[in-house]
Amino acid sequence: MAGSTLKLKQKRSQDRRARIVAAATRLFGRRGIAGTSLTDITKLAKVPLSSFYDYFRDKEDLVAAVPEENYLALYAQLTATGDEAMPRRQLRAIYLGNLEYIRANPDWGRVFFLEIWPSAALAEARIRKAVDRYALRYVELVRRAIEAGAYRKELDPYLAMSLLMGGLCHLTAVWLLYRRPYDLVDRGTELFDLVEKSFLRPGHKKT
Amino acid sequence: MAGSTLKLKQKRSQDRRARIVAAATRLFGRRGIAGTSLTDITKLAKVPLSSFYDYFRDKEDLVAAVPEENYLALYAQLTATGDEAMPRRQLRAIYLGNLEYIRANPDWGRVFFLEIWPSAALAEARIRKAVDRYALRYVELVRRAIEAGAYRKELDPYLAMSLLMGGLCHLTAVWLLYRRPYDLVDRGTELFDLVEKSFLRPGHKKT
Amino acid sequence: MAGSTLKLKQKRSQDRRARIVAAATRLFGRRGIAGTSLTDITKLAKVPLSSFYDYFRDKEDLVAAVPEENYLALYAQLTATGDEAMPRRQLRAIYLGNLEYIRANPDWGRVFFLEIWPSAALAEARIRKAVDRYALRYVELVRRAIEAGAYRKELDPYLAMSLLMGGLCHLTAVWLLYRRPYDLVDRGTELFDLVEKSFLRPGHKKT
Amino acid sequence: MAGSTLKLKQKRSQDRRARIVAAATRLFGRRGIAGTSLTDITKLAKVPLSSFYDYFRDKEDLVAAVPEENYLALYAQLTATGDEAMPRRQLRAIYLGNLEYIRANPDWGRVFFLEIWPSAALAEARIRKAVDRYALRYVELVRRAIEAGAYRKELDPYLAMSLLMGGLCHLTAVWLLYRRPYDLVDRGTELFDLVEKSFLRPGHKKT
DNA sequence: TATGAATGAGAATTCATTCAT
DNA sequence: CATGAATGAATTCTCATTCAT
Repeated sequence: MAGSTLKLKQKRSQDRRARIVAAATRLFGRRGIAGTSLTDITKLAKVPLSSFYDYFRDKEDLVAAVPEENYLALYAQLTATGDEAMPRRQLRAIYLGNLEYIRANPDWGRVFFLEIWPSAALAEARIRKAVDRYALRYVELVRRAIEAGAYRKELDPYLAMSLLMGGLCHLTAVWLLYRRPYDLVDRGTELFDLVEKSFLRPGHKKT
Repeated sequence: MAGSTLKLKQKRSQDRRARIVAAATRLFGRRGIAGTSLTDITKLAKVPLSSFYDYFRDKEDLVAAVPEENYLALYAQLTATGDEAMPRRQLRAIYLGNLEYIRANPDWGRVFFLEIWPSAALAEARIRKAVDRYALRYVELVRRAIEAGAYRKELDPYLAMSLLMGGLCHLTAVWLLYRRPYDLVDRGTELFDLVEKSFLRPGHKKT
Repeated sequence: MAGSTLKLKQKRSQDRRARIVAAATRLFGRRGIAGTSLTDITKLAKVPLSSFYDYFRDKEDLVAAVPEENYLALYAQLTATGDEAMPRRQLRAIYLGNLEYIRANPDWGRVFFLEIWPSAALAEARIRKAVDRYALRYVELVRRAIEAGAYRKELDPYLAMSLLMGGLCHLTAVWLLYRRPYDLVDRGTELFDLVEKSFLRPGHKKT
Repeated sequence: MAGSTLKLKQKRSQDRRARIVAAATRLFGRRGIAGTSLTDITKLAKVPLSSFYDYFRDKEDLVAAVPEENYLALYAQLTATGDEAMPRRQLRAIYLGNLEYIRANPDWGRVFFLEIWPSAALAEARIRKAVDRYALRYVELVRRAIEAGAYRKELDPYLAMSLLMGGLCHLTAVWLLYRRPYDLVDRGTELFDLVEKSFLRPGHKKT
């Protein structure tokens, strides 16, 4: 979408592009970005190698497209969720929604948590933007929960976000590296409930 | 140390080996492991490429050596710290000690938090061992703090560790990616104190 | 043919592949297989080194292709020859046919008698198969000549084959190493007639 | 005193040199000459790599030394054998002696029949000399057997030698490549007796 | 347009040989 | 004199990208 070279009018083209992104998502997660060749990707996607350049400017363009596409899908899943008036509940909902998305798309989890988020790739403006935008949703919701009196006034929303995202990251990495020894969403729920304790205003009634 | 090819008695050799590790640490963090060639590393270390193989079996051997060397240094720094009798204080000490080490060696921070910890490299036994050993120290201290009555009985030590390590990871990553917008140790102290609230037994007296 | 990587439809490709095999045949014979680099081969074949991999999986694939291609050509030349009913005449025909092929393709002679047949390469299944298949033709013909009453009953066909092949090998090696001091086919004819004396049933009428 | 020290040193040197030749003989036969590194050889010989150059000018020098040393040993074994007056018996004796030497030193058999004799190495003057000298013994004995009236007058001694040497080569190669499926000397005796039939003057009384 | 074919620029690794101590 | 250490030159192989049809 964002960085693609051509406007794709035809269905077949859309389809091929999507197949390339899907193949890349899977292979990047398994072998790493640098360890995956375009030959491998296009072979898996059943698209001729040279046709790759009809859909992406270069490999870097594809690398950026992978998180973009997946964030789009994640957002699509999350938008339904939530209730403007209850930031605390909404925060919980998107947190668990995120975990659900990863559980359903472990390939994407691999790419994101094991490759894109930590790697040098994040230094690239285009990818950082997508990630930041997502993180800011957490910051915003925490801020609103403070305003709503649910979370303590002194709570630093950025610090809270770091804890939430960091926990999510660590949990997912362990889940992937140790071959899914627990249910990601259950464990994530526990983690959220645990860390949220430290956000709550003393004396605030529990959920 | 562990996997190196030769016994290095002479000073010059020790020095060259160390220079290679230092160069690798810096470049791995900036361009990623797969994105860094031995040519680049040996050029930066001012050692002829072919001499690389006098010190390391192959690239993989070097990749494993980088965390090993740094963990050794980190441990050396931490051992002084701490007091057997006070697990809660000890936990805080090694957490902050870790942050101090990263602040002093941001290159290592880059490699570890942006490359080794999340990447597929972790799948390799030799590296995983070093990492697991470190994480288990946290688990153990949390467990002891529970036994000592400082932390709540229902607290899951692994979950606690995930929160601590995840927070550390996220904080460091942001610190590195946004070019150190805050003092890492100060911010880490805040984070530790925040998350620890959720570990404490209700009614336990604060430090 | 057998192990090649790509289906080569186009003339240019066929041509390049053939040029590589020809160059390899020549250089293997002169410098030995291990002593010949792909750089040398592709330089002689006037094909960029990296294009080599469009035609062969790796060097080993080429090493196996050289005897395969030449056996194919040799077989093509021999099939015309011979008469089912007269094994003795047929044996002589393929023996001399082989010598003729070598005289016409001394490069192949070099590779085969100086490199492939004796070398460790023969240990490789794919090459051994081609060689064995050829040797068995001799064994079979000798056996049929025994049945037909031309050769002595006690003659061991394998021993006979060893003598024939060994003589062929030695004659060719000397011919090549001493820069062709005699006509290979004439000399081979003498050798065949000489050794065959010891195969003949006493009292059997000469050809 | 001084003299004995020198002798000791000379002994040690002799020993080391011999160990290098032995190691080379073994490794050349197994991995080929080009496939064997000096590192491997000196490691097996338990001699420091750089000391190699105290005994040999370079790798090529070693390659030439291997057949030289082995021919020396083979000659030493054969000289005892034989009887000047009976060339036919003597030919048989050195032929079988050669086979016995190979059976006892299969490593040398490997090097010679699978590497040196056929390879480009033979093109080198120094090696060729050793080989030629040996082959000429056969030619000479055949000639004498003709003169003595044992072999037919028209027999070409060079052709006879080619048959003998070629058979020896083929038999040995098969013996080595197929992991010694028969007793080499027994089989060689059969081969000699078979081929010699064609040398004998018709009507000459058998041994 | 779509694509099979082609390739330059590296990558990791090996090794015979030299040299300083 | 012996040798541990060092290294330049070469080798096989990979891959993102381009181009001719």
